[in-house]
Amino acid sequence: MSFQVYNSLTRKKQPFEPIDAGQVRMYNCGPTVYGRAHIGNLRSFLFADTLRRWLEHEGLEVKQVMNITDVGHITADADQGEDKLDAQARKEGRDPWKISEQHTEEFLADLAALDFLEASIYPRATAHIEEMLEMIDGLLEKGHAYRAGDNVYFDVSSFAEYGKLSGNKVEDLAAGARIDVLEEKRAPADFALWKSDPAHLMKWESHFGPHGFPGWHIECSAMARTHLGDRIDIHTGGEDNIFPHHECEIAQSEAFTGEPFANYWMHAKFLQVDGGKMSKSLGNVYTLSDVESRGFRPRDLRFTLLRGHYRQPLNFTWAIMADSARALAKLDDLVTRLKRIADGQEGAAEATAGEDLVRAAKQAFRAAMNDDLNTPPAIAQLFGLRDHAVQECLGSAAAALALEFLAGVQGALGILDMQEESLDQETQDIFNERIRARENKEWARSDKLRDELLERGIVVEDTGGRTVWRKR
RNA sequence: GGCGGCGUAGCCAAGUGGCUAAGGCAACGGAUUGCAAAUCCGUCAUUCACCGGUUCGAGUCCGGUCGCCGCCUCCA
Repeated sequence: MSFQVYNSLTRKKQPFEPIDAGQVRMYNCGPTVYGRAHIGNLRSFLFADTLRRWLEHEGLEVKQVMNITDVGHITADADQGEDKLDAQARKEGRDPWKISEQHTEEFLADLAALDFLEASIYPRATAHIEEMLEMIDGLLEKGHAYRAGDNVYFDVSSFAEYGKLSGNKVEDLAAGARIDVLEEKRAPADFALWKSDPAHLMKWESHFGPHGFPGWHIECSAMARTHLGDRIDIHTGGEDNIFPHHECEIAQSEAFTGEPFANYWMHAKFLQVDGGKMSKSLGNVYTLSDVESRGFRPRDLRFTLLRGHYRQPLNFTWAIMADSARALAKLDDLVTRLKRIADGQEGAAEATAGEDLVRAAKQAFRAAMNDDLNTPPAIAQLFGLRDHAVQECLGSAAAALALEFLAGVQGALGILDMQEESLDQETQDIFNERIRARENKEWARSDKLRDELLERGIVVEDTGGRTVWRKR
């Protein structure tokens, strides 16, 4: 059973085989830090996190690089282009370095709140200016780039494979260009490697001039090469990155090294909100803060985003978030039940009863994940397992096996709550007191204690002859 | 205009030529319960946007129509 991934480059699913056996070099296109990440950004990064988790689940060692673009993307075509960071800095009247620093911290905090595994490194574009210049010089030497004053452009005509990722043809691009072509460019499709502008806020002195800054695409090529080498296994991003960003990265990197850049390109589809696109004018560009202020946990968002396949458009609504929270409660219940069964408190009499059911669920889960990270049917297996637990089909040994399986699921998806929870002594005393009150049928007193516990965030349930508690 | 994706029950979402179309939520009926909450049992798509075609057989392949989404130098 091998891991099949959909490769945007070949437009089909193929078995994943790393360049070096047992090791994966993965580059995730990260955020441009001029504002707070929204749930659409988070979907794309969650896909990268899931991919990394699954590769590790399958026993591979992953070096994961997620870049932080902290210098603006200026579009290639001069003054009509907008540098997001530069623009934001002017708008706020603040230092762009401060802005990027603030949003970088915010971004990493969002990832942590959502239980993302920490990447091996989060390189900053501004810390790789030298490496970018090195590549630009190399491209000039090899005739893949040319200077126009203090600017440097990549010569698309020098790279025959330009368009192999996106399927675009250079001729069609020229015809569809929305922005007037700069005189100094030799061809409309050529893109900037290095630009110069005295008015720019973030700029670097180089042999191209005193007021330079990098083009949009070169930072990823340089950072990937610096941290992962000339050839990498996987490069990810949102579907919008396919063109021009990734197409240009391929051109730069492969023209520079003369070798294939990334073997697998994987892209996440855009998240939709209320059946349509997210847009500022509709006011539906939500962030993790919005999610939390509506009373949802980061975990609810994580689950919602994993309920759809990463390559399908996913529709986000607040109703679905509520739906997810309820579904997660069922999975929490599964964990609790399995623990009780494993302890012999309930379940089938024979310890090994249902082991085959657990093994089948585990295998189906793995098969789904191995099919290009098909998380929806993988998650469905958990509910199937829950049915078996509820119907008392599982014995203590089977439950222990199931818990082991769920630990693996947690490693891969990060949506479960496996924590061993306990009450502090005071709360435990109130809880015990309530049980005594109920035994004595002191209903008023019992209800008062129940309210007290609720204030402490503990929900009490009198179920099936025993009283149990859970958080929230 | 060029290129690509999608349209499955009230909502979300699997399924990519072949047994009775996964799973979740909601809804409805019942059980249980001091109350409450939770839980449990059951019901819930003769049909896959629409129209044609290929095939012994199609949600799955082909053509057309309608709708939504994305890219074509801001975007995850």
